[in-house]
Amino acid sequence: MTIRLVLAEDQAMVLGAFAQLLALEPDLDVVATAADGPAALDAVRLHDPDVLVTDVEMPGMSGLDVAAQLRRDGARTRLVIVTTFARSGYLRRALESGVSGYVLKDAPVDQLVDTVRRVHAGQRVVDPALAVAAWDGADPMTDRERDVLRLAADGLPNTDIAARLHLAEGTVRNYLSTVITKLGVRNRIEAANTARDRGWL
Amino acid sequence: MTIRLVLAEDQAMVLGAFAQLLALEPDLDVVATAADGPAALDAVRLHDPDVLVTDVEMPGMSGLDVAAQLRRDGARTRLVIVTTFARSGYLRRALESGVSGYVLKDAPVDQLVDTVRRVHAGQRVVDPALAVAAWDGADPMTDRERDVLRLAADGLPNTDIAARLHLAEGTVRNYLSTVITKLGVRNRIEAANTARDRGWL
DNA sequence: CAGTCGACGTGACATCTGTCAGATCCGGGT
DNA sequence: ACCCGGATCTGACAGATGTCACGTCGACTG
Repeated sequence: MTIRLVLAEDQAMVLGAFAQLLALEPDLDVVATAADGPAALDAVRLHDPDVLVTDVEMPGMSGLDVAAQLRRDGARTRLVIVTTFARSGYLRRALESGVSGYVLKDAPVDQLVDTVRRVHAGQRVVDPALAVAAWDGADPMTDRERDVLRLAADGLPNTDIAARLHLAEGTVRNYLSTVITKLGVRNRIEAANTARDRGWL
Repeated sequence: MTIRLVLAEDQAMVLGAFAQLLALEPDLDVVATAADGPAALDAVRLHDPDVLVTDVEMPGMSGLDVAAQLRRDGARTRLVIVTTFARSGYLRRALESGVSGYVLKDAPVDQLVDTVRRVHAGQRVVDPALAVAAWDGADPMTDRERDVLRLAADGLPNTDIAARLHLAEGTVRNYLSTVITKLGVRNRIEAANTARDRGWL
């Protein structure tokens, strides 16, 4: 019995390479590919595949957003996330969204095929290199603090952040101050950089 | 006559996929693969291939550094750069380093194979999507301005930037002000973001 | 040679940012 | 009912950031 796949990845060349690679396996059938999050959702709804293999970083809608949406839809399709960096924040959010497999692009290609098969068989598969580092660094920020930092990372001045979130300017300054303290850095820029590095944004 | 290739790319899974893909072509022979810049250099020196296909972003030594070094070595191997983003700064530096081919990961897979063949035949091949955007947006920053912005982007306060570059603090502020004006943004954070987006950092 | 232009460098001033010391609200425990 | 901790929110103050007017130097031009 063949495993029916949908593949989502924003870089066309990588998407094509993965698709051809997986299609070479006799028990795998790539029924559709998608170049962004919304297209992946559509493809899954249309084809109802056994497994969706998706990248995290994609324009418009991230792989994690797709996962959360499919969970809300009650789709039976199992999810495998393929991503570039070993960010614990991503893994945590992925697991919370009911993702079954989590593979790094740093891993050898065989591992992708292997993971697809095991996930289809009902197992949960997380790259071991990642599983260890997953919980050592939990995000210390509150939701509000993260909201503020996200806007600050885009370069918005406090006044604009305050307006956008319906806060007083002093409040924004205070949230950023708290974040800076929690992350042990010196200013909003370092805060944004380290939070990004750890997948907390 | 087969074309002998070396392939360099830091993400093992993508490297593997590309390698298998290229190996499927009857006229291409992948003689070695490398996971970083120095390994790519060694592989080229050892195997003396017809073409080196390399990523730009790699740990240790970027694909552009490899290109420059091979040029200094006087190697006969032709270079094809494969990269993620359409950054005009990268292309300019690549062409200055004597690179023969420049392909985007956003392009379809066939284009990679095609480019390798045409480069081997002696042609220069630049992704058309990139060639147009290459010179329209030239980096308006001076070297000194870029130095300052780079440090500011890491989150260093003006005092530290001044100390690092042996400048007065006022000078640092002035450079950043100039950069902010040139890029048409509001503060150092937006400046860093847009400069990064355009490959000027 | 005088004039111009751009890169580089600087200090004074106004604005923005980070810190601090609180206030309010809500849920859990005693 | 009471206290406690944490998340949310705020204004006053000190220090960092951005703007401006300015001076120097080297290269290029008429």
